[in-house]
Amino acid sequence: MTAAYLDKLNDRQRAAVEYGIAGSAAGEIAGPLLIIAGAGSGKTNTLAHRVAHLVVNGADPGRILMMTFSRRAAAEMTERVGRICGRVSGRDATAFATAFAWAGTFHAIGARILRENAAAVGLDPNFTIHDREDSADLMNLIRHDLGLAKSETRFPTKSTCLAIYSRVVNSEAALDDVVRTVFPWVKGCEPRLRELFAAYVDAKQAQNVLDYDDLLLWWAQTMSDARLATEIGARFDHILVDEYQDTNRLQASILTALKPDGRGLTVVGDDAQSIYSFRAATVRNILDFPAAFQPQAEVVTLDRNYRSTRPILAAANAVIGQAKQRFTKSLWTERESAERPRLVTVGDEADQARYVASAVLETRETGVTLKQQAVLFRTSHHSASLEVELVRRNIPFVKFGGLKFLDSAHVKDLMAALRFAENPRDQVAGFRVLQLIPGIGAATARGILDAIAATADPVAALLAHPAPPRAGTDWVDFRAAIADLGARRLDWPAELARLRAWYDPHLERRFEDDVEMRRADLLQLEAIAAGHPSRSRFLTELTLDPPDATSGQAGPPLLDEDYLTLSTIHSAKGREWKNVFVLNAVDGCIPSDLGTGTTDEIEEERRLLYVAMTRARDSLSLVVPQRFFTHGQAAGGDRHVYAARTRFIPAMLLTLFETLAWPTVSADPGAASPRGERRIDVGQRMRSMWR
DNA sequence: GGTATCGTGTTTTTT
DNA sequence: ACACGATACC
Repeated sequence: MTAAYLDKLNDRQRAAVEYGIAGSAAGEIAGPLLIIAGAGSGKTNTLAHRVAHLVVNGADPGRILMMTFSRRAAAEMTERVGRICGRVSGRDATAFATAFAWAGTFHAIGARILRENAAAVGLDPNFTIHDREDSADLMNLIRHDLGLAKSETRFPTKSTCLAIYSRVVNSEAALDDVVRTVFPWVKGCEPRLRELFAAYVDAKQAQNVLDYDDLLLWWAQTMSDARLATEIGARFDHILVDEYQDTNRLQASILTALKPDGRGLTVVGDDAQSIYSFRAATVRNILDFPAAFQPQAEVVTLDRNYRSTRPILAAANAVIGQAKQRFTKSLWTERESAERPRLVTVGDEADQARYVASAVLETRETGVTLKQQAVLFRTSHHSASLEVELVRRNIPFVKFGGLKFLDSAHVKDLMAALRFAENPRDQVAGFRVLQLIPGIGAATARGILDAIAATADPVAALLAHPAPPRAGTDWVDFRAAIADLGARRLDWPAELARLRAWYDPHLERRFEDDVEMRRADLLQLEAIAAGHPSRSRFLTELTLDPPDATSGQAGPPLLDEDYLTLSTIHSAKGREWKNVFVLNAVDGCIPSDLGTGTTDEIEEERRLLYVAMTRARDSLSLVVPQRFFTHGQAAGGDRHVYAARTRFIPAMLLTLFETLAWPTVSADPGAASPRGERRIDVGQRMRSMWR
């Protein structure tokens, strides 16, 4: 007897779903399972079915842990699991969303486990979490304390320091090795870096803050205590990890500590899509997984692609086929099509933007909505000209990756104030907030922070602190706000409203030009806050899961509104669209000219192009601009460089593509060149000013 | 010690 | 183009 929901799966998928469940004695937990799943092979679907199948066979959803590296993948997984469980059980999918209490990124799960076990590891459970920029700021404060910021010493910048620190932590490697292999240009700084990192760790502990890496590091350390490890591991009967090729050594350590014998462990991944080695992700995790357990893990390979047409897959396979080493075999499909992927040559980035906008609209005319189309690019700023063009043509879009809502100065100000209220020992937050007050600069701010840090009750110390001579009534207002929040006189979302009222005059002073837009942003922040149960949860969830899409319109697009997706290739992983454009398929962009130092880096860039190409279902266009206007010159400047087609598509692969130039050259040699085309109708604008 | 201004270096992708 | 550091002046 088989369950109907399994019938739609192919044999391999079904083997993965049923492994260790069908026919096993009740309550018996299966040994470890590795699913090698190529792009578009139904990976997440298979994982979701496995979870549903576990639940149908008696597993407790509250004792299933689902983790991934990225937030996007986590959201996707939770949503799919809920839907399939709903369908299988005939109940409402939303009921399952709450039943699966343990699903999210490694970092989010880590934060939760650490908050619950804080006392046992000597952590204050009210710790706040620093995002990348906060961490860099703290690193910078310490760099100054240690006198490393003097220019004659030529010490790496704060973000480089943080990157090195992070790399050491995540790869579980020695500082010297990391510097030698990943940051060779800072050679010689190791002793001072070591000193800096030691002070950085001290500062974090004194201030009761954790950075992103700490969420994993403290968790891993917690698991080194045998009793705690057993206790935490025993909370979960099953642990499933998606995008396993993106995990790093530290995450693998956590996993094996949770389930030393691998029983109940399922991991899914594809080494051909490993694109996070800059985050210390290592393909070795997935390759070494089977042999890490005794008995070894079962391995199931999914290589049938259900997403792309045969010509698209042929081109993608050819690109990845040029890789130096490859572990999974080529994907195959039964989706026939006569349409080869396009390789479109355009004049420059402006032409590229115009071509994509036109092609998107043309495709839309054939019945493919904007939502079924996407534009992918290597780095966030590659889409700048396109964004301008889309706004000009009134095409709604949502951009993933790149600058976020939370990165804008006014939002950071208010968030810093809130974080300071939550954790007055957080010096990065305090430093920022205090300097908002006119008359308080870096030196005064540090003085105040140092003074209150030394006391048992920092809030009381702050309230009792003598007013800085030049701060005037602004100091009184600030103290009143802190007093209100410190005493917890207000309910949760009202606390943010209180701070916003305090901040408003500072907002007006700081951003005279565009106060209204920014004020609207803060109102939106307050709306988001209302959706979170408490101040602490809001702060944690927002740093670990910030709203990551910035929309082309003022507000977030309505759910039923049609919009085009713009995304970095990294953020596009795991997603698919009918029609996909890849911008700047040019050497220097893909591969990025910053990522061509070592063979490994080039190989990762190749996989990146492979990931981009395999997002497409029916139609794929790679755009190759011939000229780039160099940055750092006045608008309209003419300095430019000529670019060559990406090295990942050498001449011998061209037969797999349809090559064309845009705009199509007119037969009439006297016709206007594309650069002579009228871009804006000034006359029309002049006329319309008066009617 | 705070603030305005000038000069210089500048690595992308995400939690 | 921009952020950050250094310098000059209040």
